[in-house]
Amino acid sequence: MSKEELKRVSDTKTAKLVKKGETIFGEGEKLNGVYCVRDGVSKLSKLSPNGKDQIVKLATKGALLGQRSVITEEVANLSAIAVNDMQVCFVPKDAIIDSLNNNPNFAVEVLRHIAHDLKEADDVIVNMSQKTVRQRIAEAFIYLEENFGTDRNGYLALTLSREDIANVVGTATESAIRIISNFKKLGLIKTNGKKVAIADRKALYDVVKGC
Amino acid sequence: MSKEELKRVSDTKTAKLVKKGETIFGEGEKLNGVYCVRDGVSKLSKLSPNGKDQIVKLATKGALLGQRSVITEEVANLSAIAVNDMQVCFVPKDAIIDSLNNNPNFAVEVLRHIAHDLKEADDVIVNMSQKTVRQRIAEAFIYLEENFGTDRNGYLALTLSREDIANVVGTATESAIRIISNFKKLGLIKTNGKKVAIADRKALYDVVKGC
DNA sequence: TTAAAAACATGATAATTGTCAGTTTTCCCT
DNA sequence: AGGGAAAACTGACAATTATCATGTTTTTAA
Repeated sequence: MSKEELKRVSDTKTAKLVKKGETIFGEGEKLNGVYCVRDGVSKLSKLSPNGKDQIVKLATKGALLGQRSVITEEVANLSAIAVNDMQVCFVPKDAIIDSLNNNPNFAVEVLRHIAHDLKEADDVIVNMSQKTVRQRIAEAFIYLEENFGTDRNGYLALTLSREDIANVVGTATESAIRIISNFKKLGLIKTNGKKVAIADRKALYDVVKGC
Repeated sequence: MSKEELKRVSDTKTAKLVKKGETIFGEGEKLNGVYCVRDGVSKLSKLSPNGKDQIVKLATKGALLGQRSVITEEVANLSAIAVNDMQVCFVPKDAIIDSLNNNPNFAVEVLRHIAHDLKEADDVIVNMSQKTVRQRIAEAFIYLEENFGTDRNGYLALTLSREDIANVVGTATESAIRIISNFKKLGLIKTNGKKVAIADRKALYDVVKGC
């Protein structure tokens, strides 16, 4: 099965609706397939021993959830939870494993994809350890705009709770709130309820760079 | 070419000596092959915009350096620098690409390997963002013991400079030194020059867990 | 619609970590 | 072996971030 075939297979499946806040799979769960995101956004997070969730990445349309665990035949390392209403479809493990073993193109495509994910993860490690919370929050807004876009009024298309933002950048919710308020006060962003719009992109970049 | 064949090919190559401190390849460099570690340890690091190096991982015997970049045909994302004297051999890019395209087993083996690296990277992200510097340093010593072992006197077989330890856990060198001194004072470790031995494993685990 | 729950917000304070400015020790090199 | 450089160390202080306490607003669900 090639990637295209896999896509075709998944396209024939009726997508399942996953409501905001629902868990697709949990950390430590044995997966018997991969979930393909048709619509909506999922957070992939891990509970750290101190009881806080760290969001490792956000997955959107086209992403495959649980792919890594199925490949290594391990239990899920992360939880996948819907950030908003989602449509996902399920591709059973056997179909994946079969394709991997029988279709070199498929294996190489998946390999390239995972290799790219690994690069991104390495970059996140550097960001997490070398940037301040303030820099990371500024970067998070830029990331959200670049990857999920904005609505017609300029607000980030993906609205995260303050707690989720804190869990993305790895800080306390209160700290995130304070910094967001401060960005607003400085005119770097504007807010409408929990919706956020970037108001001064250049100044926000300066924060990321530590100016 | 199967993994075994690749191993055979690389075995026929005369390993090149890389001295402690020498660079195998630098961030941003175009790689025309992969370096296989025969002996010694390499640090894989990335310079963050603030001018500090973050060590993303340590690679030892059997590891392939630059593998990820060759697969995605991108420029190197990390620098590889010898932590002690090393022996490495070089496998040209073409051999890798050929095998990937023609031998499904090889592609799947590499895929599994990279998938495992990705899991580890995700775990590092969680550690970096949710643990204190103190916890991370305690964890680093345990990691070093588990992965590189000890000499006959119980000292960690891999000796890192204080600066390298700081760069592994993502903190200032002075902070690392202070915490290491404190561990010594509390009897969690003993030191002999820059060599470190774990003296109270249980207490060190308690530090990691935040007790 | 309204009560309860969750999310947001802010202040006060403590804890952690970074920075700067030195001194001492160790390591190398010729 | 001796001189110079790098690494290790220490103190004082500043900056960042976490924690706790509490009040307000928004969301959710019966």
